[in-house]
Amino acid sequence: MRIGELAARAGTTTRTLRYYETRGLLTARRTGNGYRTYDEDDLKLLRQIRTLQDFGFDLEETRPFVECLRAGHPEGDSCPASLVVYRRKLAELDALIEQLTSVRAQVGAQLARAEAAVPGGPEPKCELGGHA
Amino acid sequence: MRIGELAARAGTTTRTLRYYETRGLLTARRTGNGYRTYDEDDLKLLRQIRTLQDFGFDLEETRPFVECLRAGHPEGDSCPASLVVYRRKLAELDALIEQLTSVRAQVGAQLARAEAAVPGGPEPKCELGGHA
DNA sequence: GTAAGCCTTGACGCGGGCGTCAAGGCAAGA
DNA sequence: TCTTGCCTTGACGCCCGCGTCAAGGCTTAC
Repeated sequence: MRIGELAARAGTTTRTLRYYETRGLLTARRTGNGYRTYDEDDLKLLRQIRTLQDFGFDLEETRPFVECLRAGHPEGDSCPASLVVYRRKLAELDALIEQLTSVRAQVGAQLARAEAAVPGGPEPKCELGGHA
Repeated sequence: MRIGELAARAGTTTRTLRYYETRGLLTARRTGNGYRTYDEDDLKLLRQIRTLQDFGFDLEETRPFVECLRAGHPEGDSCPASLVVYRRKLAELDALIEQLTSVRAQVGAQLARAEAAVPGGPEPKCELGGHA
């Protein structure tokens, strides 16, 4: 299949596929007239990339998965290098979630404090009877 | 005080302060030779901006706080417009945390599945002088 | 005098993942 | 033949919060 069809089947754009090619992911064969040609394996590979992207992996992080599939493995995460990326991502996610949770608490506290100080502000969902 | 001292006292750079000025936050008086001059109120204002930035607010979102301080209020969040930003940020944080938590679960599941399929994979955290 | 250390404006760079336009080639249908 | 619709490469734009030069002016110390 050609680039337009592949893009459509993967729910992305031709621009994106060409970009991946410049990055060394998703290489393409060429027909006589210079058109890129892809097969079902390329689609699978592309879907692997897109799934990871949706998870927030950046492109470089998808490379081990791509190489794993290229090496003939059944899944992109059938290789140790991919698992390393998974684990690192989990750690990053945990750290980020923790940080955001902390920020959320601080902003929430600021809001509560400020609402208590602004006359028309409190917008009470209940009687916040403090420990005063 | 001049820009270098203000930057140092706020733990930032002169470049950042000039950037804030182009954005309309943190305006400065000028001395005869064209140097920017700031006072303690400017420092307070700048610290307000920095605190919010640390929380992940983007610059535009700090504007209501800045204007609130400029209007003479004791705190940047002493105005309804600031509270609106707080509330919106809380909603964004909640949505983001929820999404990240979902992604974390999915990635964790993928890792577990892949580890079970890869022979040498599980990689138990033994021998690494852990918390055992 | 001159060197050091502050200040000024202007302008380009960066990172990431593309969007979007430009200018043109190839294939197929009416 | 001409139009339509795909394809090609190249290159600039965008977002955001600055970093990092460049080229020069002011002030103070020696």
